[in-house]
Amino acid sequence: MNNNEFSQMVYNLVAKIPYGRVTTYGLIALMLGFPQNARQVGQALHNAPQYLDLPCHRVVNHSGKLAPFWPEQRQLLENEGVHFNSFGNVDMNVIMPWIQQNSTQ
DNA sequence: AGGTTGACTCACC
DNA sequence: TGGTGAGCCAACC
Repeated sequence: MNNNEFSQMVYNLVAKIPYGRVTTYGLIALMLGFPQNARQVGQALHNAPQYLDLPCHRVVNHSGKLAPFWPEQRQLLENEGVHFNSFGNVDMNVIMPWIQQNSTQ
């Protein structure tokens, strides 16, 4: 288990986020079995190569705040029908583990 | 080796 | 709701 594999797992999981659904770094880390590595999830996404076409705009922090340095992220999510509250954060009701309903595959 | 930083999270207040 | 401090772990001087 090296760091490259961890990133690989992150990419694999992020790629499965359904349209219009949002999750958090900590949740991803949790599903991967590394609840302490939420920050590494962020780093992995930060370093994610663009050719992977990851929907990393669907990943926010636990308070629903979007990634810094990336103003367009909000617009991308709104295009998918993700509801934002008056604080400019993602509504918490779309932040949840979606792995269950995906498990048929 | 030691200090700082960060696309994080939680407990407290 | 929001600020702060403390854990946390990997990356970068």
